Amino acid sequence: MASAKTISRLSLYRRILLRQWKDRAFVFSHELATEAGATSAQVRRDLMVIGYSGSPNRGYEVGALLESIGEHLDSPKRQAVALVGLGNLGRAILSFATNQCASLEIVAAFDTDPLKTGRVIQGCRCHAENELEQIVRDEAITVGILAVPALAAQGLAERLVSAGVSGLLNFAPVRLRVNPGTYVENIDLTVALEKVAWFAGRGHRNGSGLEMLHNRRKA
Amino acid sequence: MASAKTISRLSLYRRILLRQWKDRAFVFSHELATEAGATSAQVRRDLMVIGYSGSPNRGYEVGALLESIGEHLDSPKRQAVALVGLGNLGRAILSFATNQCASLEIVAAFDTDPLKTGRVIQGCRCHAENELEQIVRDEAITVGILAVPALAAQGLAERLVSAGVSGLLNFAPVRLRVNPGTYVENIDLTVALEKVAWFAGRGHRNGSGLEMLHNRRKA
DNA sequence: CGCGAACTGTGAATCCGGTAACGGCGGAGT
DNA sequence: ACTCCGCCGTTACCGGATTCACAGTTCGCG
Repeated sequence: MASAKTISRLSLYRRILLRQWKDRAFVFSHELATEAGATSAQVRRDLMVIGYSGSPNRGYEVGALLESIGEHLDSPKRQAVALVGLGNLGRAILSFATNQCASLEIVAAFDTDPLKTGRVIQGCRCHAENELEQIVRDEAITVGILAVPALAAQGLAERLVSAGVSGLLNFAPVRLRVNPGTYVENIDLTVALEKVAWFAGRGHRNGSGLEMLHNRRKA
Repeated sequence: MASAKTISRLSLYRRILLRQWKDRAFVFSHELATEAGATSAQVRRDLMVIGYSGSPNRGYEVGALLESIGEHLDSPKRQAVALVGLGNLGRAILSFATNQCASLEIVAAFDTDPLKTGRVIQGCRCHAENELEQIVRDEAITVGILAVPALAAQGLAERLVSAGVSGLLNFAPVRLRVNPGTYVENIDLTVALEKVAWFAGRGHRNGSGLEMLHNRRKA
C-alpha cells in the first residue's frame, strides 16, 4: 500500500502546510514540491495514495488536504511514546517532540541517573528504569525512543518490546535485534556524518535518487 | 561509482569491525551482515565496490579490510567540521562525534548565546556567529552541522556554503535550498517519529488476518 | 590425493521507487 | 458559448538497488 518513503513525505507535506500555508485556501503540487525538495509528479502521486483529489486549475484545498493526510498518518487513537535516556540527546528530542506532533505524546521518560529520576523535565516525568515494564503497560505505550549508550540499547529494546512496544526509534549506534513485527527506525549520527563528509570531500553532486531526506536542487 | 547507500553501509561495517572484531583475524560476510542488519550478498556487493577481495573458506581479513574501507571512505586529508548551534542537540552531537570518527574533527562550534560564546565546551571552542565566515575560511572547514531552530537554518546554511562548506548535516526541520554541488543530508526527527508511530499503529506484523483499512474517496 | 563443505565473486533476474508523459477537467478570457 | 491554458490523476517506463543463483576457490580430512 503506502511505502515508508511515502509516509515520510506525507509527514513532511503536512508540516509544510501547517507552517506556512495554514491560512491559504489552495496550494499547488509544484509549490509543495519545491518546498519539500521533490517533484510535482511525486507530490501528486503521494496524494493519490491517500485518495485525496484536488481540483484542476485550483490545486488542493489546504484544509481538506490536511485532514486527509491526518486520517492516513495518525492512528485513530492517540499514541503514547516512551523516551529512554535523558542525556543531551534525550532532552533535545523531548523539546523537539513536545509541541510538534499532534497525535503523539511522550508520556514517560526513563533514565538511570538518580539525579533525574523522579523529577519532571520539560513537562515529562522521569522514571527509573526498573519501572519501565510497569509504566509501559499501564500507559499502553506503543512507541519507544532509545537515546541511550550503545551498550544499553539492545537490552532496553528487548524490554520495551516485551512490554508491548511495537515501534522503536533508535539513536544508539547499534543495529537492534528485535522480533519481527516490531518496526525499528535507526538514526545513526556517525554514519550520517561520515556520509556527508564523503560527499563533501569527493562527489560534487547532490543526492539524487536518494530518499527525500536529501535535498534535491535543479539548476 | 559508489552510491550513498553503499557509503552508509561501509561506514557501518567499519564501526562494527572496530567495535567487536578488531582483534580477530578473519570475518565472514554473513557475520557482518547479521550484525549490520543486511544480507550476506549485500555485504559482498558492497565490498566488491571498494575492490577488496576476501578468500574463500576464510572470509575477509579484518585488518586489511578496515584499511581498504578507510581508503574509500576517508578523505585523503583530514576534514574539519563546524557545529552550529549548541543547544541540547548540539552538545549531544558533539559528544557523539568527538570520539567516533577518526578522520573527522569538529574544530569549531557556534552559538548566539553570549553565555556560551568564548567558552570551551567538551573540548571544542564556542564562537559567536558573526565570526563564522572568518573561522570557516581559516580552518578550511568543509562540513557543517546545523543544530539550530528552523527559522535560522536557511540563513546559516547559506553563510556556511558561501564560506566554503560543501557538505551539510541538517537537523532543522526545514528543507534547505543550497546551490547545486553542495550535499545536504537531512535528519528530521519529527518525520522519523511519525513514521515509527505509523508502523507501530498499523503494524506490519507477519500474522495472517490483518485487516486492511480502506481509503476513503473524497469527491 | 580426492572429496566435501563452506565461503567468495559476480552475472542475471527481480523489485522498487521516481520520472515522464498524456488524457481529462475546470475556470478565465473573448 | 467556445476555446485555451494550466493543473490534476494515472499509466507506462526507466534506472538503480537488492536478491538469487551458481561457478570458482580454498581448506580440512579421511
